[in-house]
Amino acid sequence: MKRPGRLSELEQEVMDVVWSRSFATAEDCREALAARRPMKDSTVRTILRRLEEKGYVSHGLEGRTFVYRATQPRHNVAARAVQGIIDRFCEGSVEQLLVGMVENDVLDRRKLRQLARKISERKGQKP
Amino acid sequence: MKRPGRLSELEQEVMDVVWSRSFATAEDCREALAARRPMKDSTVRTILRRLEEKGYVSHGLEGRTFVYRATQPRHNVAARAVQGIIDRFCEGSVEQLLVGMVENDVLDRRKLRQLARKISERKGQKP
DNA sequence: GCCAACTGTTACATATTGTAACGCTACAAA
DNA sequence: TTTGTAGCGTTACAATATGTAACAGTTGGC
Repeated sequence: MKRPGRLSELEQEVMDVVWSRSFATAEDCREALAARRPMKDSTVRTILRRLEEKGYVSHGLEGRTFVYRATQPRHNVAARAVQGIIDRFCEGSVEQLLVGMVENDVLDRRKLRQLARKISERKGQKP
Repeated sequence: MKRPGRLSELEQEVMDVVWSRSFATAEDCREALAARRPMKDSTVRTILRRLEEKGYVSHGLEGRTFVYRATQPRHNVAARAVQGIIDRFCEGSVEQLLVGMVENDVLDRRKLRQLARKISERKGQKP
């Protein structure tokens, strides 16, 4: 992983394909996006290569074909992105972020409590 | 606001100055960042102009001098950024995000419950 | 009238992103 | 074994975005 950089619009779309099926070839991605966004296969392969440089995917061989897999599940990436936001905008305070989310109707108080209960009850995944 | 685009590293730093003091001139920003990051005043003004194009600040006149103010408090920007993450990475589900945050130690279960209680009790700001 | 302080305009080097062509290699069909 | 072709490696290039700034124009104050 050279640069942990952000995902561009297009990179995001390709990642979505990879995530949505746990593994994918360049051709899989091309086909999946073909309707909304037609691309040559070399284009897709370039994107995948860049995603690999950024550490979002890695590849293995299936015969002679590159098979890409996400190195991190979506949620981890999301969580780290949020961590970045917390650091940059909220002086490192999760509380400030949650308050902001409530104030901006990203999340309402009731829902927040519900989820908090639900999540804290369903504990024990991590030994 | 032409492009709602993301903030670059430098733009972020300038925004931090504006946010930290509720209003600021180009010279204020230059001085505030001078130690870590020396810039010519025209550079800072360019950044501020771009921030205005992106809708993060607006300016008024104080005599002949531009005075910039953030159009949105930090928390709103943070909240909207998180909303973007939820849309892009979590299929629109806040729950998925929170779960991811817990699993990635961005937030622990106990803390989540505490904050949920705290925030939901302190209700009523919004009439 | 002239200076200092500001703004407006324009420029340009880098970096990132979007898009792709071309060439090479190895398996597969004929 | 020749050759088509699927699939990779390499390289290129235009469009944006970002970082950095010079220079010209305007005006309030001395």
